[in-house]
Amino acid sequence: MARGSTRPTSRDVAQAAGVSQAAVSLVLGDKWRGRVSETTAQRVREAARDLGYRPNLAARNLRLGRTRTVLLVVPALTTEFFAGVYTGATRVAAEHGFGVVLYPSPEGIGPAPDPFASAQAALDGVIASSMASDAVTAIRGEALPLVMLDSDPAESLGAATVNLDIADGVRQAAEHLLSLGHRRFLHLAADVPSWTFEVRAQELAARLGEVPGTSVRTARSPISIEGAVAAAEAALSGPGPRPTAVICDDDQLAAGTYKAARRLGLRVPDDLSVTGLDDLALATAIDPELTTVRLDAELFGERGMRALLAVLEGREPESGDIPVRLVVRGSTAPPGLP
Amino acid sequence: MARGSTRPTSRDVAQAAGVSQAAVSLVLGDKWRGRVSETTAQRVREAARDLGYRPNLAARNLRLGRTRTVLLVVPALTTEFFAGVYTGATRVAAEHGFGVVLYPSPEGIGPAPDPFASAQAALDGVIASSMASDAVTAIRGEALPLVMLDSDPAESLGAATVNLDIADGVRQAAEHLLSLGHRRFLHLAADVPSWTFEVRAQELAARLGEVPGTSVRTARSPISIEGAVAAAEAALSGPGPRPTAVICDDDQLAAGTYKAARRLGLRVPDDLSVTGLDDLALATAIDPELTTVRLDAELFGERGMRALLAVLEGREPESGDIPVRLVVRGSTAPPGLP
DNA sequence: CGCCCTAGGTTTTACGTATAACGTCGAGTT
DNA sequence: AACTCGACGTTATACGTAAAACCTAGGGCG
Repeated sequence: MARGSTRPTSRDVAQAAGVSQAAVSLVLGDKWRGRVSETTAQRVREAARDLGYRPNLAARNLRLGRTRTVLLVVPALTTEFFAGVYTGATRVAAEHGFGVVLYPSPEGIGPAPDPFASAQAALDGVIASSMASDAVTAIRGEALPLVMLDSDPAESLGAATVNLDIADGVRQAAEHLLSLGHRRFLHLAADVPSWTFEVRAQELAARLGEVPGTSVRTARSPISIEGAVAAAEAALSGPGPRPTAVICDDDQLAAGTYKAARRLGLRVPDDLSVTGLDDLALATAIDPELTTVRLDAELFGERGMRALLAVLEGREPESGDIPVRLVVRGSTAPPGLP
Repeated sequence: MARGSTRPTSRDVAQAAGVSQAAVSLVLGDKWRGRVSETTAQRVREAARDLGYRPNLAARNLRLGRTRTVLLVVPALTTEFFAGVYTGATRVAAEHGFGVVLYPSPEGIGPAPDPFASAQAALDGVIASSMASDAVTAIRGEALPLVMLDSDPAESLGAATVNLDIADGVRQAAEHLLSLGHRRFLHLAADVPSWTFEVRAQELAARLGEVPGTSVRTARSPISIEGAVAAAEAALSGPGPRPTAVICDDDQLAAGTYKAARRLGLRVPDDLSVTGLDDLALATAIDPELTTVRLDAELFGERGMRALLAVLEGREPESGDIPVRLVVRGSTAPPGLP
């Protein structure tokens, strides 16, 4: 209270408690067993509370040479999925005294501003989605501990990876549609260069290639409902026999497919089966409810954070992909007669 | 490169360029006009680039006593709305060399962990949504510059406020439905104690109270599609004449109302008109497309950040609510015959 | 010629914390 | 009685940066 309204420092606390600044640091840092008497420790804690003392993070970070802060790089935050990843990562981080700073890679074209400059924080490590490719290359330069999300394990040299078992999800969706009797497919693919989407296409080609008599058409769309409407409408009204089932790279594309079908006078699922991937809130809001592959975004974020903590502590990160599960709802049914 | 892999400091740059550490600081801080020769400055910049020098943020923050980092407190990040607010705030922040750290107030019950401890960052200021009420009270204790989003101007003592003109939005929705001929309303309200929702109820009561022959029933629901289905179904199948129009506190509640209507065999908009509020991607994904009040989340975030910057610089924040606009789509129509 | 001014730097200091290194004093040991 | 040793602290230092205060040499000027 003496001069101005500047925040109290550990020295102020020391003076109030009648001890040295070092003693305050020891007590508040919980390193005083056998170094400070219980009564003195008590006095220090009271003084700290009375003054409303909070340690200066900048000073602590400087002293310790670490910040307990990590950067989470995501492609954009406009959808629940990465919001969930952030939530999961933050939860685990908080349990270990870490904070998470977000860097949403700007969606538009144009060079991304420096992720580190704009994060405006000193960092101990980075978790990055492979979808934010431009930011990731910038990150590689800095020799920071790095965990990649949904990235090709073969290409993530040095960095640890945490992946959802997307391939299995796609396999489940394909299996489900095949068993219903579908043979003519449309793959509505996301128009984004990322391993997580390449895997979908590969797996689909692999599984359907094994079944004689199947055909698969591919269309590309930006990841948005509006974009998907146009792409799906074009693909479904193209020449040749119409596909009876559409496998979408994510739920937003599936929602767009619903609208395209409505415009073309097709009913879901009677005339057209549709599957999605993500299981956003959207999936149960639309009619009929969407058959989709459920991804546990929060678990994804948790595992990402755990992996980074392991790297920071020199341990080996937990390995193994995160399982996913097809949730069958009303958007899939046996095909009508050709 | 000398010892270990520790990051180069300004002193390393100084040595490489053959100058003092102070000169490096002056050059890189762009404060050297008339203090250092152009040729020397050039040498310093080259050395910094060659070594891959990045200033230590912790040290800078300690020295300057500020961090150019602000905290954004939101109720949760699961929906696009606050993702948009974050995006807008971040954009403006980046233009001014600021970073934004997010604190998503835990949704569940239970006391929120200390927002400041878990943010793990030294802060210059805070922007907080009034919906994260528990976190906000914690923040009030710290004498940090504060901007409140969608908060009662009468009660935000000291803090600057930035509000959407929600009252006007509700008025537009009511006006639209009245002009279509509706007289029996259901207000599906969010079960969250926040000024932004109180305002909706007040405005609705005020406007409909002026029109003789109108009636309005109120139901409360948690903010989620699933929760809204139950609340809307109960309210719509209650005793007395059925409302012909439902005004929902947000788009998710509207989506739930669609599902409730389907279960009750009611068609939207023929048997039931529905309006939302937010204009999420969801609004155009459902069938029929939702008539809703469009809120510009990114602009909201931008204005919030601008207000905080004004406070930090001792200026007066821009005043005036952010206008909103009713977007009429397919979910509203004249009521059928009683 | 003596003086000041300016360009072009350098030396020094402070920010607040954590911790290593260093007392000091009384009780117990030999 | 000299010595050790543990309990209870204190003093001193470093982290990397920004910037105030200081230095020095040469040129212009009265």
